[in-house]
Amino acid sequence: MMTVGKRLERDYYKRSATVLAPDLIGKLLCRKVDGQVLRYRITETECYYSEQDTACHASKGKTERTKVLYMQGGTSYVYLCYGMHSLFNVVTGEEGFPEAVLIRGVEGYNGPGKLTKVMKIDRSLNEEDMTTSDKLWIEDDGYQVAHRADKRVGIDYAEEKDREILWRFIADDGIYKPVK
DNA sequence: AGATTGATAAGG
DNA sequence: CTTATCAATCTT
Repeated sequence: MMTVGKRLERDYYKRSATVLAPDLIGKLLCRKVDGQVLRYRITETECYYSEQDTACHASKGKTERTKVLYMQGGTSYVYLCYGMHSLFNVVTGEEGFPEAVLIRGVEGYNGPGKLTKVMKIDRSLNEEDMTTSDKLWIEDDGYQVAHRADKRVGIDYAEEKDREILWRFIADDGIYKPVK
């Protein structure tokens, strides 16, 4: 039986992605579709922070695609990767500064492209305000999950200094299996 | 290790 | 317009 929590408010999202990424582990990602609310506990996240982070989409500046990263915290960023996978991010921090948290896994589904498929998240949900949206939001039910940090994956194009940062956070229950 | 897949951004 | 690139996943 999945619990129901309290919706995260603007003040929560206004903090830095470096703080939010580990904190979002254990929170409930909520999606209302066809009148039914799906709730999945977040098990894995990655932090993308500033134009100086060469792994971050905003590292090449503001474009039509990345402008959402500069919006205020609490906004969703959904984009298509490899022509087939919708990836879901939570924009964080203050308006004007690009930072976001990629949701890489939820309980039972590991992989950023899988959770969006099961939760029916696609690019139509880009730029949703998750503090007011009735389609997509995050709740906190007080559940605490121990987690560990690791290097980010899938960012071979980034500079080495950015590939080395421990900006990936994984719940200890470890549903996610690193690719070996 | 290779195929898939299409939006995105940069270049002519 | 053309081309290369990609926060992945699946099958071999």
